[in-house]
Amino acid sequence: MKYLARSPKEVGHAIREARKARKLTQKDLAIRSGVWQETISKIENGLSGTKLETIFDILSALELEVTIDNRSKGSSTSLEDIF
Amino acid sequence: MKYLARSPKEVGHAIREARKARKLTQKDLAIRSGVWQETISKIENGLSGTKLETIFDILSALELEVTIDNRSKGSSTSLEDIF
DNA sequence: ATAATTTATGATCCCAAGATCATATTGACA
DNA sequence: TGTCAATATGATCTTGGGATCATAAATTAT
Repeated sequence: MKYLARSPKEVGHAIREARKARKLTQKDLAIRSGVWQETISKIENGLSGTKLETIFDILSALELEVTIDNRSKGSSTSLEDIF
Repeated sequence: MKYLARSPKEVGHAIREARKARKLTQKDLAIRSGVWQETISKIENGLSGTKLETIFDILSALELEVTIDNRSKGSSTSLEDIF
């Protein structure tokens, strides 16, 4: 599955989905990522802003990668239109 | 352009590239994103871990989006092989 | 329903991120 | 080369993230 994340909260959601898809408990993920289970819980529920570093630790443990790309075209005015 | 980011440092790099591609100064980006120029400088140079929130503020100002996906196949052992 | 596992919460401590201001360094360019 | 814009660095202060431990609540299994 592929997740488009527009906010830290959505990143947390993606993490939860991916973790479940891999049938890992928060504890399992905690061990594999070096991030505490309590912290993972908070991140998955969007209860904490998070450090990027921590997110990468988790994503890496889930074998997920991050792609940064231009916002999918369509709708609204782009920077090019403005400048 | 599309950036694969494996670490906070690479995110910073992607941000710098995208900012330049849009011909914006750090100051411009600071104004548009609400993040301080000094902070942007540090992030672009990987001199600071960063909060996810801040990253999204910046990416959003650059009209970039984040996709989280399974690590591109190939090489190494996957979780499925292990469990 | 009860026991066991998983997830959520709550508190404390430490440390680092970011705001903010000042200034140094670098880069463009007339 | 001297000036102006852009970027980097450095210090202080505040706030919040995450480690850590304890435990509550919810979920799953028996």
